[in-house]
Amino acid sequence: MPDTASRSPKGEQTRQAIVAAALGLFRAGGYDATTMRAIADEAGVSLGNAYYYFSSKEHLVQAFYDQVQTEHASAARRVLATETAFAPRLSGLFVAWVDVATPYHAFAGQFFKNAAEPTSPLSPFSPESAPARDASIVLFRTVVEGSDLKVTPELRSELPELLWMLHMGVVLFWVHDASPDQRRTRRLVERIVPLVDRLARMTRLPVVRGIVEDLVVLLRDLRR
Amino acid sequence: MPDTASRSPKGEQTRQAIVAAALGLFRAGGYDATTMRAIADEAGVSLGNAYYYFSSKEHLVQAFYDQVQTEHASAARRVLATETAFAPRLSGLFVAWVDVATPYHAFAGQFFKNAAEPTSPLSPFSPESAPARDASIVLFRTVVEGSDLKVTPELRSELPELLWMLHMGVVLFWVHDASPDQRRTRRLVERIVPLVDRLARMTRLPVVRGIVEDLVVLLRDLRR
DNA sequence: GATGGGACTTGAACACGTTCAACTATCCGC
DNA sequence: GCGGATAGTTGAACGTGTTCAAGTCCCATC
Repeated sequence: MPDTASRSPKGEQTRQAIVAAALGLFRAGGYDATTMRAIADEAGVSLGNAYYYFSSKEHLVQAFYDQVQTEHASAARRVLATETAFAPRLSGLFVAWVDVATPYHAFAGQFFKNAAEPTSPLSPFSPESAPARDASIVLFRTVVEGSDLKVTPELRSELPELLWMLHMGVVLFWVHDASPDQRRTRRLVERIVPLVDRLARMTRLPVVRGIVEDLVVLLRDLRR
Repeated sequence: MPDTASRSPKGEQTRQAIVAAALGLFRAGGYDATTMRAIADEAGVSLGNAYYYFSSKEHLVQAFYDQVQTEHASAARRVLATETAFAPRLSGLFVAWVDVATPYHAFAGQFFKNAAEPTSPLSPFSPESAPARDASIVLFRTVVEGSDLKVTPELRSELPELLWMLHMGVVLFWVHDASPDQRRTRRLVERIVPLVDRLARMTRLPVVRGIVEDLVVLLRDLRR
């Protein structure tokens, strides 16, 4: 079952037809209302054949994930190439994600529950999501390392993952955000970034530094 | 269809039999593996009858919610009656929740997705959950107000909701925690509470105070 | 004690995601 | 070109959550 590997020419063609059919139907009618039979029909393959390429309906959503991640990465590169200060770099990353994801907001809410299940491959914490997760964390590492931000070395190494967690929080907020064009999410981003910026710069102050060190130790301890 | 209302004697008896059967089977075999047919059999009613009382399998989960919340509230009252310092009060609340929820960990993750869906009434952010949410926030308010903690007035009024959000974070961690007896969650709690304690007391320092005020303003702005 | 209506109960039927044994196409070594 | 393995393909069948038309029971009203 070649789920993400083994790209022989013939199969790849069918695979992409299924992905195209699925994304089209998802976007048109939502996740739940789109049946695997409809996807197979639309792609011109049999039901069983769709399962040969994607071992579940959820696995089809991984294609959507990859697409958003890829688009975000390229949009992020444009921002990171021009900005040098920490705050605009971070803000740029957040805003770029919202821009990329906005067209899918309605559809995202419907299958978000599947991503929230700990055992689901769609969970951002799952092993299957590790590549996308790591790629995302790399973006935040670039935000930190390419900027003028001065923090302690220990925090500097943990900051990318912390920022990714904040990003997950923004995503959670976005999914629940029913305001037009997700304006509340945009407002959250534009106002939380300066806070993070100030907070990060504050971590070198003697009074704050101790607590940050403890936090870093806790993070490292929980990770193993 | 008397889902949560209309408690005439006859129906209530059947209703409780179904809840008891469901919780027992959920706990024994997990959420997904427990079929509605098995629940109906165990309760001694027909399949259709189970649906007369609970319009979906998800709605049966509300019974679990109510039970955990009730148990947590009473366990919390015991802790809050004996402790006066902020840190042990907060820690007590967190630990009490983990204690209450631990027996259900295996299958809690399986239906956690229901709570994560933005449109679901089971979401902790939904209007339907407002009573349970408010009841929980009240517990955290009691933690703050019954303690020796000194913070600025603005933060003091927002702190209960902030602590509730932290609690949601702990719950999220717990759901994803596969370690035996959820030891990692317990370690997280026991080590993050002192950090929160120090952080809260630090908010009166001039350098930190400004950022806290901005955070409070942001919270209030996003809420409306 | 009939009767009407609401509360309650039933199991067959439906649509869905998923599985699987069987089948066909393709390609590689000889 | 032959044989066999690997890749690709099929649709019927299964178990599930859910719906529904058709009942049965209860009891207030007359």
